[in-house]
Amino acid sequence: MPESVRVRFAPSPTGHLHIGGARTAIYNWAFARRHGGAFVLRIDDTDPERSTDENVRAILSSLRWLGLDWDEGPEAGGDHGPYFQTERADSYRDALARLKASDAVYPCFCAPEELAAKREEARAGGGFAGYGRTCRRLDPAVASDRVAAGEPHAWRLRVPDDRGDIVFADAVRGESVFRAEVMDDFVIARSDGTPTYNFATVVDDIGMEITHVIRGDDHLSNTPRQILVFEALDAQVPVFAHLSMIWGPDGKRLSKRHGATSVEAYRELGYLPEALVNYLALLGWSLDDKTTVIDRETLAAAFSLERVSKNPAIFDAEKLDWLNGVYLRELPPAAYVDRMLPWLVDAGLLTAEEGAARREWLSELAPLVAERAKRLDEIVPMVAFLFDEEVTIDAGSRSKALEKEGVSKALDAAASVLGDIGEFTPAAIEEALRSVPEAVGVKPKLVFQGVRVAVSGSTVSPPLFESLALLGKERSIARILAARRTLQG
RNA sequence: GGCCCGUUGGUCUAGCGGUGAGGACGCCGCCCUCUCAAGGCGGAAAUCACGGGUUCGAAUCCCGUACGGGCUACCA
Repeated sequence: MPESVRVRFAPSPTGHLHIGGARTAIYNWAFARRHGGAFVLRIDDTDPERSTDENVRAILSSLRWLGLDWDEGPEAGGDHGPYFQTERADSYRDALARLKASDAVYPCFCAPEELAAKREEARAGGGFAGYGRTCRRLDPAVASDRVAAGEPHAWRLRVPDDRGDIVFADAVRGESVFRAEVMDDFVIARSDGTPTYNFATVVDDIGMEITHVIRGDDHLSNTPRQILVFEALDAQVPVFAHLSMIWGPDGKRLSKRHGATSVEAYRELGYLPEALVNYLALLGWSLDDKTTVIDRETLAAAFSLERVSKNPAIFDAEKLDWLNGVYLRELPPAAYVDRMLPWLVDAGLLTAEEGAARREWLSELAPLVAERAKRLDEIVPMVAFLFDEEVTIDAGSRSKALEKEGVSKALDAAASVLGDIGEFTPAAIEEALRSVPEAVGVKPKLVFQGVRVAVSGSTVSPPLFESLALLGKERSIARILAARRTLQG
């Protein structure tokens, strides 16, 4: 049996969790779950300028919200810590020492500005613009003297002369080949002693015993370099799987210009985490030829890298909306109330205490809006009339539904029949109101729309009879009469 | 410039040598109906980027071209 699967998600806390990062996390999580392996969370916080604790907290919170539980990492612990790169300096130092001992690296004294100039020149001339290996040709004794003398130097990996092309089987893209001659001796440790990304990542992946590296394909070109580091460190090279990018509607890399890009932003827009996970999972992966609604459990049971597509995907907010609606409609009333209540409270429709006290009433309201709202934020305007003291009727609705022949009569009659009802249930209300059209000689639609506008303030509302029942007998009748009073005749 | 990657309806995708190129979102129409939704039914929408091969047969295999993208740092 193969060793157990270990994957990692390694965000850099230079911002909140991005949609693209979230998808990478989802795939890693699903892959680990599918194989009964470990999902490790590591924080790549080596950029002190841009990394913040606030961002770390936000990322953890977004991952939790998405339901992506990690087995090892911040706040979870584990045998392979620490899980912050800034706390792993010792292991980078040890790894570098080993490479020095095995002569796999050499010091480079070239000035960065000088190298940049040469690079420009080479590029303009049209050719290989990598490091010219100047310091590799230095006499080892001379080089170590200069190091001993304290001359500033970086450490470069000595690409073995006999290393042929670097070939690896990417789990989503298939066999990938990088020519040996374009591999320059890249820097693994800066002159200030800190490790570069390509070095730190590999040392961590070795230390954390990562078996599969699933990440964005912006790292594809880094892979051969990293493979050389694995080899220099005499470690087992993991399986790589590179995911294509997520684009905005214009085919450009998804960015602020396209609107919401962070998981947090989608949460605030009224999306359900299960819908976002489902949508993102489908953006580059498919279960089969027809399934689009896939819950987290199914994903965890069926995810496979073989079915990840190679081409970049454009983020389609409309499909996300639709999926969100699907999940919203699937919620049982009690769960729906849990999701909806914070939005109602935020909108000032009621307090959290009132919400708790009126759970039963809210559970009756839930199914009425459940099939109408695609996002949680859409619920607020839909139900506000049930909470407001009185309704304001806009001019359009007024002229469309109230200022019509016979409506004043219909409202009088409606108020009257509703007043006669004993138990104010939807069924009783329906029975009463259905008698009105014939009684006053007005078309049913006109009667119902008149009552709807009188009570809700709009020609569009949740189902009428249920709405009236939720509003209550007194308030329903009061609103009908109030509207009636504004009409002639 | 160099290296690498990608290309199936507007969008996400299925397809892995022989299909009427399947599904989903969106769009249009009809039905249901107290409005709006939801739901049901039906429809329009793909010269499978283009050009060459290989093959009896190619969206599927090979080679070019075009377009798009990534990397090319002592950033991650």
